Amino acid sequence: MEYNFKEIENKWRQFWAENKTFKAEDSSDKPKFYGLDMFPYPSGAGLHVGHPLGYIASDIYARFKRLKGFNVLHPMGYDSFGLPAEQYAIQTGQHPAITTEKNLARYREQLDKIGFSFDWDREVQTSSPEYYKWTQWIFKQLYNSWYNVAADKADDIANLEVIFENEGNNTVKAVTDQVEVFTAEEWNSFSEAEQQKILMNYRLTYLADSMVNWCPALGTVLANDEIKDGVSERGGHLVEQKLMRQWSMRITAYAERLLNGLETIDWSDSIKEQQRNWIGKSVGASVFFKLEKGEDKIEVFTTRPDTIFGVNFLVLAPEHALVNKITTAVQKEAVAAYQKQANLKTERDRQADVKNITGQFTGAYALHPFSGEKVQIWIGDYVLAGYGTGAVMAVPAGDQRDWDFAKHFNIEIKNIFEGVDISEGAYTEKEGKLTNSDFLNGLTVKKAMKLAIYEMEKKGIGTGKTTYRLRDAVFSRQRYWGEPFPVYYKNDLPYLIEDEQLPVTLPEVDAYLPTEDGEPPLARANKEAWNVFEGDRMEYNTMPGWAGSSWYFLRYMDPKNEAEFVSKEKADYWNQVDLYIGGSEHATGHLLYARFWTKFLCDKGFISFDEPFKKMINQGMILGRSSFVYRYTILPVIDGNINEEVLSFLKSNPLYVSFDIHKLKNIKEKFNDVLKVKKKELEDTFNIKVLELSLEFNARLHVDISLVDNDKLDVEGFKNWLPEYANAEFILEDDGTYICGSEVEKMSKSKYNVQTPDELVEKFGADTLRCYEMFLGPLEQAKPWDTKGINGVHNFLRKFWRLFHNDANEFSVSEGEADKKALKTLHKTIKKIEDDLNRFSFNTGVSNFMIAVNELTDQKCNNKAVLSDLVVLISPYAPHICEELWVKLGNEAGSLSYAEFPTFNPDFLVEANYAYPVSFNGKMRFKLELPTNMPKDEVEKAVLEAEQSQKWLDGKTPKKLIVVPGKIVNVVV
RNA sequence: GCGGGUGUGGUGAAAUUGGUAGACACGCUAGACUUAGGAUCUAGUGCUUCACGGCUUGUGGGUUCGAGUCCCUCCACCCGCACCA
Repeated sequence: MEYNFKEIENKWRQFWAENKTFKAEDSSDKPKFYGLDMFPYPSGAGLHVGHPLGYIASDIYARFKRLKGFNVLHPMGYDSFGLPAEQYAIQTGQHPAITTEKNLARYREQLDKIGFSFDWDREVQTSSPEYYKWTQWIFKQLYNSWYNVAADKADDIANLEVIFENEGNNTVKAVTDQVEVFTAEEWNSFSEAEQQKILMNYRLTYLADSMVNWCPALGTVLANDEIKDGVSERGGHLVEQKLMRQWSMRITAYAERLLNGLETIDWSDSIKEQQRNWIGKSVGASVFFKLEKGEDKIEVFTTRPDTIFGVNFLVLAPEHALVNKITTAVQKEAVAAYQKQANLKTERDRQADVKNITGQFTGAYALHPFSGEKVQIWIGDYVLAGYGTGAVMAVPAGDQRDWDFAKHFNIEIKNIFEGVDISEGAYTEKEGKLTNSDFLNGLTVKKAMKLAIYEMEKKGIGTGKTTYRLRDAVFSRQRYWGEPFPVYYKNDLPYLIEDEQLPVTLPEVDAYLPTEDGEPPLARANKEAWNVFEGDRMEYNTMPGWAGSSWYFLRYMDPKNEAEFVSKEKADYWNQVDLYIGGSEHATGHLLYARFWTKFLCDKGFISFDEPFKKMINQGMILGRSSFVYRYTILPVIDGNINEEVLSFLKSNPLYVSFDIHKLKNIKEKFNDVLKVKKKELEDTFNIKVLELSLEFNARLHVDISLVDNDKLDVEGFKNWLPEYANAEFILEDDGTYICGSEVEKMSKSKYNVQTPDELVEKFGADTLRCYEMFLGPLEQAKPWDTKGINGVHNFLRKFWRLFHNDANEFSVSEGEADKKALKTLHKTIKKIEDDLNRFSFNTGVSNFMIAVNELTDQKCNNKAVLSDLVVLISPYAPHICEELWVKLGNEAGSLSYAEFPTFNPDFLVEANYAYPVSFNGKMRFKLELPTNMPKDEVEKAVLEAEQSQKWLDGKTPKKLIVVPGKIVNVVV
């Protein structure tokens, strides 16, 4: 009766599914624990070994929490709307729902094999109408809300309308694009269309003409977080700026709360910092500069209002609205030329070209708001139109870029810092005192800032202001496979579909491409294809991928509710996600949007917490190890003209050179023999005279890692792999093997380095895979996948199994008292495992199991009590084998999942009983580490023993001992 | 440039509050057994030295009786942000 993992795992997998062993109850006397994984997008490639890493960790923790007496919610679902299924649909015409369903089944099969304790009754799929009904409903709530700054929360738009009717908008403090002020009378006289247009400026989701990131290759707009370095994150296609009428989310209303909320959650510093950067808060002042001529004012934003007297010039972005108006006739041509040149540069070029200082004087002057001095107005592309007001006050003394600009164009630099030399560069420290600054003279930066703002506000020339880098998020996509909007248009005005009519399901279309005139695919759907159709037409855009994932953690609490997206009661019970595990690549996408929606839903009273994920751990990426073969072409030196036929023959018959030989420099010399043979072959075949043959390195090619074992290529398998390799010829090592080169890269289908968990589960079992993925190293660290050590982990499970069996392989454990040694091992392990789990150090957990099993094996321990506790301890890591042993130990099947986690008994714990000198109050003492709960007489005995032992450091001997209750013994010398 | 992180044997890595650095595993070496295996068991394995010993946590310094751990300097790599006013 060897450890037959296949039989065991099949048996328990089935049992757990049939008995719904991991079903979560919605109320309980036990404390609750909500452990969540980032749900996957079910791609066609299936799971690779990197996916389950986080799932295994969270599953271990969820199982641990069950054993610790928690009522655990541990669900799983699918983020099933998305681009790949749609692109597959465009290519093949197959409906994305079919592809998705197929992929989903494959994912489920793979997940099931690994033995996760998910409550599958709560599964959600963002692409199912039952689910996206509520995504649409939340969209409606956002549409019907505005951000009330006075109350610092979202409020009903109906309340805003009441205010407008009675007071106009002058008293309203809101986050809005509305700039015009109107009175109650004016409001009431506006037409419906005019009123709606104004309300749109307040809604939390709104329709507006805005500059968007348009990706022609994908045929859709993208949000800022979907773009990296000027190209789309998915596919790397070029993205351009385009003015389009799009739905947006007013996430900027939540900027400050999204920032402050970070203080209350237990996330990694790196993710928090990324979000802080993304939000990009700057505190400072907005200052108005009057023009020398005309009535216009230039508004600038500065974080250093204290340096206001150091202003030597202003710089406007080339696109700034006032540029054309203020430019003098003399400068007109030069300015226009500069604008044109700046316009031609793409965003990318502009960023890459930061070292070149460019700019152009407009000829115009502004007046310094305090001194009234004339200040030159320049334009320069280092000022960005999209940030702040698109204009800066240049203080060369205090800002390096301004300094560089001033030096480059020979503009005078005024020093405003006392005793600081600015001849070699700007002084950017925020220390020291100001000079040449009128009423700010002698003040520190901090004080001067306050006073400057105070004076500006008093004089009405500026005001304290905070700006954010965060932009509102574009919410529409010109795609098919996403949530339809619950929106229709009548006379070109948007209206919402009634709640009772939700969901608006995706209509069938005959093709998934945009229409000929560039409309989204949904524009292809005729009236009958829609399940709901109102007004003149429906909204043709669909929602972006992050819509469904912004609230899915709430749906798991109440997945079947047909009346609400989640009942208040259940949301109150399950509350925040206690532990969220997933990748860090969602830092400025999903994780920000989910926080935004949670805050909104909390504002509206639907839930009572405003941060979704209390603690988060980001598992590191598992990288693949790619293998390569090296292709060489033989090139002839022929007498006379090169024969095309010969050339193409040689090209289609390359040689594949083993890596170790490829590395050699004198490769040609080494293969003279081979080349001689080839030469003869050629001459015979083509009846030509070949003078010489040479080898030329041609390409390094990825080879499927399943054909490579320990860097050795399965040569026959390689020939059969792809047709082009059928007649491959090799140059092998002396021992007749072909060695592949290797490199660590991201796992990807195109690199043929994807390792699926299936084959490992087949070969070693799910329990081994689970332990091994944890054993690999710290969860949060990126690491290359490597199966070298998997045998060691598998052996541990086999040893574990053998602890319960006698030499004849029969199950055999002994009843009765356990001996002290075994108990010591057990309790040491309990303590360590509990500590490991509490600090999410799953890798040391596996190590500690190995130590325990090794020790008990050495002790020949087969005591039932000890082994029972051990089974409970190991079960989160290796649930199948533990369930099997648990039942054999006489327990009810399935009860292991809710057994009691063994309690650590310090009686059996022996700490080190060595000592070392410690300096304390100037006297040399010795510190002796002893068990924490050792009785006093035993302490004295231990100290005596320690005195005589050789373990003292430096040969020093203690003279006096002090017993510190509970913990440490100090010995005075 | 700014921010975050990492640096320990041949390899993956342990070391929870400053206290025997390298646990555990892989790999390697030698041996045992054998139905000859990707099996099992035993011993060894940081570097250096015949040995006693000496050296050792990226570099250099500091604090301390004692530093992988705390402080400062520098170096290397990874991630994020970036003419953000």
